[in-house]
Amino acid sequence: MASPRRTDTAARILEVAERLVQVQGFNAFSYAHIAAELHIRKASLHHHFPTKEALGQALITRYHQRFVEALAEIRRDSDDAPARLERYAQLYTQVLRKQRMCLCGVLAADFKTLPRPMRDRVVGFFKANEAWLSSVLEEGRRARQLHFKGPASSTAAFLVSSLEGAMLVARSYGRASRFEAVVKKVLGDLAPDS
Amino acid sequence: MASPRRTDTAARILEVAERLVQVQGFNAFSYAHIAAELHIRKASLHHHFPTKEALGQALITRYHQRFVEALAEIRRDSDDAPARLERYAQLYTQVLRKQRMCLCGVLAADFKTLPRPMRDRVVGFFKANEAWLSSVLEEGRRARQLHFKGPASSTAAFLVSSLEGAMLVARSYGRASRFEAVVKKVLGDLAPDS
DNA sequence: GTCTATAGGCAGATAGAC
DNA sequence: GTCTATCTGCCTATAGAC
Repeated sequence: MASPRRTDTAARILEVAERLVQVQGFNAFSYAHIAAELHIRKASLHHHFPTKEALGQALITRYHQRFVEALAEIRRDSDDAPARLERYAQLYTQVLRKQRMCLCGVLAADFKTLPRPMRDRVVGFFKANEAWLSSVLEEGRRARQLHFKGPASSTAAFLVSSLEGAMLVARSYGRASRFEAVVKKVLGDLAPDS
Repeated sequence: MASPRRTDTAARILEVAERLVQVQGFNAFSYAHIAAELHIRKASLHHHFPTKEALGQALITRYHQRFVEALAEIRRDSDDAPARLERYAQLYTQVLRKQRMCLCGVLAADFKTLPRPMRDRVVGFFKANEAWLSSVLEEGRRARQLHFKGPASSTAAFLVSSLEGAMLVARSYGRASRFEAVVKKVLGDLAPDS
């Protein structure tokens, strides 16, 4: 390892900041909170991310990339559509279990207070999710594993909406089982037999 | 009118504050914003609502009451279940058309930063919605106008989740039609014939 | 019930030493 | 790359005059 942990600090900042945003929202967390957790000064944070907006953009980009990788992995590992949807929902469940919201779901609530570049990235995340879901849904329908009417994109939009909303409400109730019940119903309606 | 507008200022404060929270979230709006819009000083606001927390509680209570009244009106005016659900969804649509989120939906995103009394009221709002929906769903099923499996409360929880999520995402897209498409799908699945 | 004035704290951000 | 020190501005909230 020639240059070992050059970006190590930046990575740790993103890790902590991501959690803080997911739990508290973009406007409720601060550089001071991150600094306290990492035992460094606020000024040091600005060396890695000059503005809060820049940090916000980096957070979404990273979150998006990780999600895309997870979706690709699901495509590789699972070969039937119902299983793929099941694992897709599990990505959300894992987040909720940590008492967090989807990063972009929580940013959607803060949407009107976000600078344009962050807004565009939030919408980009949703679009990527819907594009992936659309192709999975279409394939599943062709294989007669999934049943739904109309364009796959409509059902994909419905799925993203419902899962984001179910997360939001379930976290307020403090019951992850609420989320899982919604998942069971939604996926059950798509694949009545599985 | 003997004592004409004694609570007039308080009402106007609530009106402005409600919109600000719905658009920006609880942590992004401030007494200064309200004061500027109403052309009074920040200090005057504290006479009506001593703390931001007190204002927050009043906002949810008022929102909840108005919603309950609207639900009672729907029950009176519509006599079949599909029509009632249709009008229920329209309550959300009216909010979204103003580029706002459901007050309690947006507070659910801020949930972990809210004081206990506000949290309880947010959950109380969701519970009231689900209770009303449960009875409408159950009646509709008995009358063979609606079709769904399992307890009505599960479908009610699903409906609240999906509508809240659809609002959240649709507002980010800036397309209210996205919300309406989800409503059409969800209600269509419940009442295939209507 | 509204005002002026102000307190005390935290926000995001910068300059410059080391 | 991290630090100390500091700036400016906004936040919620209070005291007390009118």
